[in-house]
Amino acid sequence: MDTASSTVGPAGQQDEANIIGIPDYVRLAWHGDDGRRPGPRRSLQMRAIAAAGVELADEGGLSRVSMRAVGARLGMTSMGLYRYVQAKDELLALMIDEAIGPPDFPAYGQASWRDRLSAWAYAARSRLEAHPWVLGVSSPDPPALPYQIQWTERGLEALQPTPLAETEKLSALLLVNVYVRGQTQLATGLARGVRPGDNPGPQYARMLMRLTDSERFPRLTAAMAQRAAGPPADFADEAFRFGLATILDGIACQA
Amino acid sequence: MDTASSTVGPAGQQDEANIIGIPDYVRLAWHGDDGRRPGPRRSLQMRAIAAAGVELADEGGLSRVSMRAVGARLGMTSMGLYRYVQAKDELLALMIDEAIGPPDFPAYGQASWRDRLSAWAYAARSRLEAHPWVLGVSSPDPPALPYQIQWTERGLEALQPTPLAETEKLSALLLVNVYVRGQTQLATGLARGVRPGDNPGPQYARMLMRLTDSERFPRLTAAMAQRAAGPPADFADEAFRFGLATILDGIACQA
DNA sequence: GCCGATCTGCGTACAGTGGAAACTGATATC
DNA sequence: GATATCAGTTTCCACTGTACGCAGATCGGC
Repeated sequence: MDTASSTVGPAGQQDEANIIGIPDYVRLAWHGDDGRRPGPRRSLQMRAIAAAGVELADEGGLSRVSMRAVGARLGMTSMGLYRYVQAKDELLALMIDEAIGPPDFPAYGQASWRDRLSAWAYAARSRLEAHPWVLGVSSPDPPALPYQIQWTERGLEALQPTPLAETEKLSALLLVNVYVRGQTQLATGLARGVRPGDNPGPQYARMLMRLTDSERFPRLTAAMAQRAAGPPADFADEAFRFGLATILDGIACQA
Repeated sequence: MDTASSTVGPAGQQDEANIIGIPDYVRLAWHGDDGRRPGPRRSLQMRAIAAAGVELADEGGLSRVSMRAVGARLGMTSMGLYRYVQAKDELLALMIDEAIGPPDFPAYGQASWRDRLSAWAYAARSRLEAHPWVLGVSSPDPPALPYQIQWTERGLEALQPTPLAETEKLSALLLVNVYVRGQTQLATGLARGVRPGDNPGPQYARMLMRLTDSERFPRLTAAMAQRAAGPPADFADEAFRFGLATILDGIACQA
């Protein structure tokens, strides 16, 4: 499996870019088809493909996203899509980017880097909650699509007042990012199979207490007992705040 | 889709446990089949099923894991597995638990909670690196299988010297856990398509610099420039250490 | 204004998938 | 021993991702 181009996209126009290994679908997503070349024009934009997939996933979950279904939404057969994308993985990557969308939360203004990064994290979480299936896709490549990069830029901007080195800012941002993803995934996982509005935390805790034995798992049972007691407010939100505060404090220590 | 039992497992022996919503495959994984009831005995242990799947995934990736293939390894047809598992998702969950395995790194002794948690994180990372496909699976349920619970217990044990509340210890551990997963996923993603032993960081950085324009993405280009300069040592390891230190410092602040 | 190269999207085809339904035979309780 | 119950098989189906070849559109060069 070579990540370099094979059949997709204008193969020879910018040889150098391709040698380095920019996948074709990534270049198409960024620059579109700047095609001065023989053959018919492309009839679709990458965004439209991604949007069609996102619609399907939003309606009926990831399992409804098939090449045929996406193609049909765009007036195409499944095989037509393979002129834009080398495999379904790449379609899913495009869908992730489209679902995340641009980072259009308010500008930071004069806020501290803590408040900035906090705003970034909450905005990211709300995007993930709006499209939970995103958490079930594992991208074939490291993030390189336009919106993802815009989010990264926005996150680095939040860390600007910080004396961290640039690579450290990246690491810190990655940390916030994976935390948001992980916490959201756990929260949505817990919430499945529970009456909406009901608190899933204690239920999960009770289940674990029934499975485990308090001699082999003393600390876990202690933790679960405390949690099964049932916090009054929304536990997920509180846990999210705690973890985020922890990360921010940690970043403050590095500065 | 009800998470409660339907056709799998001994339906009526412990009604109460089932009502709460312990999935059958989870109960089977913990307690095995304590079945005094009519009908033939089960011929397989959950561990054996999971191990067969793990072998397949280790050999040829997740795509080689099909119900038929796993069944064949066990001398069964695909449908036989459905007596143990309600859907392929559950098989994958079992495989994750089996791949992670028990937390068999050395006991903590008198180490500080920082060193303990650090050991926990590195051990977890090495497990994920040994079975990278685990990162491509999203579990259908929150973690509830034996090894995962053992890891959780071990992590809570690491945080014992800490004055955190029990739920806070859980949150802190979740934080470390999602970080390890996220960082490892990024590292293995970066390493794909690169000569083994080669440093993938600068390559990725160069690709992003070619895609982005330094006016729209000033901080990103700054970060990438610094990163493309090419750190001497293994960048992934250094980034892992930095992020982990950040988390630990943050936890220290909560205490 | 034409030619030949080159590309797009379509139709067809295929091996393989997860899973439903009905079945056979073994096994426990009564 | 009778009988209800369960394990695993067989058969089947709708559907998946995608390889291959084709018809027609569209360009640079003459």
